[in-house]
Formats: sequence, structure tokens, C-alpha cells
Amino acid sequence: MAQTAGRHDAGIFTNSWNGRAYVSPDELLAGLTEPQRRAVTHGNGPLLVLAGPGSGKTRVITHRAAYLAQTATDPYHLLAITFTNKAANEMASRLDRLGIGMGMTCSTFHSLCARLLRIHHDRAGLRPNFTIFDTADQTAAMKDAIGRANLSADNYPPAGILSIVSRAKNDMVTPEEMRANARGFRDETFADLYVRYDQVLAEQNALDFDDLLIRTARLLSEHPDLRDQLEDRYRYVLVDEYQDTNRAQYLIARGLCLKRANLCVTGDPDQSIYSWRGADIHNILQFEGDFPRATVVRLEQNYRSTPRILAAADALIANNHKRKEKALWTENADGPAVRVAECEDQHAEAGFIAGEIRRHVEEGGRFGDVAIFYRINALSRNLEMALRSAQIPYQIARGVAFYQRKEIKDVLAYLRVAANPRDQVSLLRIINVPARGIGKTTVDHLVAAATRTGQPVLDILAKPDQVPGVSRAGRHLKLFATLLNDLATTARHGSLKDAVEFVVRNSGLIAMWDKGEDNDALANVEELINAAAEYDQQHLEGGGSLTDWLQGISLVSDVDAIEEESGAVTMMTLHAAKGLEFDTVFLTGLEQGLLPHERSATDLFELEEERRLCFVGMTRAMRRLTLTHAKWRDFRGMSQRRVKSQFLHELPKRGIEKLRIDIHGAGAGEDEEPDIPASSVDYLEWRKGQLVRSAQYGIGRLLWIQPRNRQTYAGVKFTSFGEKTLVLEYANLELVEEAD
DNA sequence: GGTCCAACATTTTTT
DNA sequence: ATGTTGGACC
Repeated sequence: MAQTAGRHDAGIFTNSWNGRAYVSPDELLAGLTEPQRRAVTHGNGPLLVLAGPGSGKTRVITHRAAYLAQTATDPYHLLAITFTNKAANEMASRLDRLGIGMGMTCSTFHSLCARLLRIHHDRAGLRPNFTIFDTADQTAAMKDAIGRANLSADNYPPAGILSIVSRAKNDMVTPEEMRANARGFRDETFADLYVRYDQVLAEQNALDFDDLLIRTARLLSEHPDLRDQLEDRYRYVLVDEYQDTNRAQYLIARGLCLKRANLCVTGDPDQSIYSWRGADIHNILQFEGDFPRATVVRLEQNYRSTPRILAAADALIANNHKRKEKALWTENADGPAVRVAECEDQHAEAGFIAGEIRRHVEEGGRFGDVAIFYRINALSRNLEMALRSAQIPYQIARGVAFYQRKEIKDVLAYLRVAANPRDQVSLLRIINVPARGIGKTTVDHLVAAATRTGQPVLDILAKPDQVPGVSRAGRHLKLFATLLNDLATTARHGSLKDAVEFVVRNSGLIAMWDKGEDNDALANVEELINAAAEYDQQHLEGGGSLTDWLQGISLVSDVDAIEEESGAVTMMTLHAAKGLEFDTVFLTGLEQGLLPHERSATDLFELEEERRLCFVGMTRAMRRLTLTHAKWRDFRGMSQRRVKSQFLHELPKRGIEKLRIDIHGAGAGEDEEPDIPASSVDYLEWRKGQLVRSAQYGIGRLLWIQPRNRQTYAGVKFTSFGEKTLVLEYANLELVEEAD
């Protein structure tokens, strides 16, 4: 987690004067096109920058911030909200390079919110040391809530309930509103679980990711004086990737700009890929409605890609119906053809890519020029193996996965209890890890006592005599309580590194790993210790804390892990690729069920998002773009015949080079016969009004039916899911006979 | 209370 | 193929 720019606390980056030459406002505008210039020099009032891929958006935002800092206000009053910590950090660094004085704030929504909630915790009704629950913690909390409601996790899968609750939170729907809108017993149960889940979090002094946003939005709306104060601090607000903001984020951005309306948002509706996380594309589509005085600047010239790449991507995205048309164009010189490689199986695919990368380097290219994208993480393994055996250096954008490793989570759980003694999820995780004679029965007694008396489990540990049912284990409980106490003392007085090392040395975890012959565990934990030491180094003059460090870890994103100048091939999911660019891009697994993903194929809205995802991947490429798909792919131990992606049929006929790759990963001549897309049933015989059954949505009635683009779209009104627009070729509907 | 093995399913994407 | 969970057994 190397940071370059100035001082920061968990995810908040502030640029600092580094002695570089001051860049004048005129110099900031040099080399910018007319629209870019308009965006940079726009003064007060709302501004929407619709920026196509590769249109120099980052440059515009950075220069705009610098320009404002020189002509309008002190950088102290500037706030930029980016999508990842990495982007925030980079922005602060760029401002540094432009010689802009100290004080601008660059952050993600989540980091900013966490910070505001800690500072203003009393107003928010929180303790300053709250824990941020990740997905696994949330699941544990939800299981607890389901248990308290006397329900079974079999009928109410925690992950499923969590996604319902998360959706409600993203939309700023309270449990009360959910209950009021409940249609039937199940909905009421969901609302009930929502309340109980929030209760569990409150008891543990914990917030989930969504809470960070909605509590901040509420903080702003319920405390006008505080909002006023924040508005005076952040006089100019820039929000990047605005197409991926949700309702809560929208309210926060707006709440910070009520007085001055100096809100500048940038984004591209065609790159909206997070609706499954509650992002609402209407935020950007309706910006002009929200802010009637808004200035709109369109950046349509592309500086990144060759005309062929752009033409291919543009042809693809033109198949989306719900979009704002954009005229993408470029003056760049033409490059090699966009290639589509049909590979015999996934080994051929990976081998072909490895060979191509070798060739790229032999021809004078660098490994660092190359990126490989995939729809799902599971596809990375084959690629990794192929790159390793070809001795190609690579890095994977997997920042989050590191902190989700078992051994890392165990060590962090100790530290989290030290930072927040009410964190029961963490406490129960480690109470018997390593085994220290505290079994399930004892834990049940402890939790029962805690619930009954309203005391945190941690407090009860120290006085086991008062817990009914606990006798022999009492000794172990006391020892554990002492361990945690000593850790808390170390954490309070020593460095962060001291605290992490205390856990590793005194918890007994090392012995456990040795016994289990888990050699990676120790190495990974060493890395964690290094990260702690690095954090100590960055906070020699104070400002750091265990809570802050843990918060940073909770809010890391996958891309945060990638290094720009690593000299290695970069691999990542399509979602992580947003905002990046590479000379050479391989987009893998263009197969039905993978891209578009099978879970999205039946719903038109979701299908369009898959297409946008593909569009994002393609437009990352500057010079060379290769799309690959496999005829056979191993999945869950079985070899599966794969059908090429419908998106491949949507590419232009001209300017695309087709390759066929045999099992050795070698080219095997040209491929002619165009695959027939998946439509085989004649859906045109179906009539509106007919009753249909879907495995996913149950029974519904056809409202309308319409063929388009070699597919058949249909509107279906389902009894329990409402109206959906489906693609019949993938929806797998069956007709239902109606009784007379 | 702890350990080991077998049945089991398998969330796509992530702050 | 792989990682998790629950139950039998020590």
C-alpha cells in the first residue's frame, strides 16, 4: 500500500507543497481542446462533464482543480471524490506535480464518510471507534439476527437477506418504510430482519459499507448547522464516475453543495457498471433536471485508442437502447486490426495469450504495456499458470483478497477487538483460534449472558464465575481476557507494528500454523507486519491510529493493489479495469454465460450492463485489442461446450481479424463459418397474454413481444417480481397451459 | 472439547 | 476442482 502523496489518513489524501515550480493558469490550459478548456475554466455553478472513454477526463479534472486553486479559492476548499483510493491518491500526486499548494482533499465517498462520522460521531449517534464490517462480518451479524428472530438460515439465507437490506439502504429506505410497503408476510419478515440486523450492528459499535453513506447523508440533512460548516469548508466539489453513484451518494454530493451549487460531476452513462451495487444511472442522466442551471460539456474526442478499436467498441455499445448517443471520434493513427481468437479450450486461450505477450516483448514492447481482463475472478487461474510457465511477470488486482485470507483475518480480528471491544463478530472469530479450550457450549453461555445483561462479551470474559454453566472453561476465559487486555495496552502505547507483532507472538497462532504446515500463513502475516511498519513510518508525527489503519484496510479496493510501474502484465476483472488504459489488452472468455454472464442474460436491463462492461474493457486498449473465447472450458471439474458471446456478433464485419487457436495455443488458420446465435426456438409464435414460467421469476404473463437484433425481446408481468423486460433466447421461459 | 474426514454447494462483479 | 460445514469419533 505504498502512498506517494503528502499526508493522509485512511483513504483521505491531501496534497502537499513539494517545492516544484508553480504552473500558471495559462500553462494549465495549454494543449487542451476547446471543450476541455470550457470544463477547466468553468467558474461557479453546476457542471456536468460527459466524458467518453479516453477523452482526457482525468486531465480535465486535475487541471480544473488546479485552475480553481489559482483563480477562485484556496485548495483547502476543494474536495474531489473518486471511485477508488488509488484514484484519490493519484489525483493528489498530480496536483503536487502541478505545484498546487497544500490542502486539497481527495477521497472516495466511503473514506470521506467514515472520516466525517468519526469526527462528528456525537451528532451521528456513534462512538468514534466504530468498526467497519466487511461482507463476512455482515453475514455473521445477519446470522445472529436471523437466529434472534427464531428463523432458520435455511429458509432465510443470510447473503440473500443482506442483499435485500443493502438494496434498501442504498435507496435510503428505512425498515419502517419497508414494512409500510410490505406486500405479504415475507416482506414483513425482511423488514423485521433489517431492524434486527441494524440492532446487532449497533450493539457491536459497527457500521457496514452502506451505513457509512446513509449515516452521512442523514447527518447532513438532520444537522443544517453542520452541513453549513462543511459547505463552507468544501466550496467546490468534484465527483468522478458519477454514473456509478447511488441514491445515498447523490444526497451527500448534493447536501454538500446546497448553498453554492459548485458541484462538478464527470462520468459516462455508457460506462455505468455498478447498478447491482445500487448505483443509479439516473443520477447522471437527470443531472440537468436536478440542477437546471447546469452547464454541460461533452468530451467526445478520444485520445487513447486507434480508430479500429473505437469503431468496434462503438458498434457494440450502439446495441444498447437506453443510452445518450455519443459521437466518439479520434484523430489517432490507425493500428493493427482488432482480433477475435476462437480457442479450442481455456488452456489454448491462456497459451495463446502468453505467446502473444512474449512476441510483444520480443518486438520491443514491455510487459507493463499489457493487461488481461476477465468477467469473473475464477478465470484468472488458468491465465496465471500459463504466464508463470512462460516466465512472464504479472500482477493481479486483488487488494481485497489479501485481507480476506484466513490468517490475516484472524490477526486482524484480535486487533479489531482491541480497537473496539464491542466487536463481537471479531471476538467470537478468535475466541478459540487457536484452540484454547473454549468450546461451543461455553461460547453459547457467554453470548447468552451478554444478551441477558447487556454487557459486551469481552467484559464477561474476565468474570466467568458469574456466567451460569461455565465451570472448567473459566480458567481459559480468564487467560484469554488477560491476553486481550495486554494487547489493548500494547496497542494504546506502542506502535502499530508492535501491536501486530504482539498478536502474532502471543496469540499462539504461529504454533497453529506450524502444526497445520501452513507455510504461506506466516509469510502473509509478515507482509501484514510490513504494512503496519510502513504505516508507522508515514505517521511519525502523529495522526495515525489503530482504528484508522483498520479503516483503511476495510475500504481497500482491488485496484488499489496494482502498481503502475511494476514492469509486469496486469490482470483484473472488467469491473476493476474502469478508468485505466493499456497499450495492449486481452479480453478473455467472450462466451454466452460468461460475458454476458448467465445471471444477467434474462433481464434486458442487466444485459445492457453486461454490454457496457464489455465496452469498458474494449476501450481500455490504446493500440492492440484481442478478444478471446474458448470452445471448451473446464468448470467445476467438468468440460463444457461453450457458445461464443452474442457481443461478438455485434462487432462490425470489417476491420476484425479472426483467428483460430488449437490446443497448443498456436494459430490454425482463418475461421469463416459464423456461429449461429443461440436462438433456436421460434418465439414469434408466442402471443401476448400467454402465461409463462421462468425458473428465476416464477409465473408471469406476456405483455408484449418484439424481435430485434436477432433476438426476441418481451415484457413479462410476473406475479411476485413485477414487470421485467426479458430476452427470450436466454430467459428459458416455458409456456404454461391455462385451465379453462 | 478437539480433531478429522466426508458430504456439500458453487455470489459475478465490490466499497 | 475447491473450499466450507457438520457430524462421527477420540
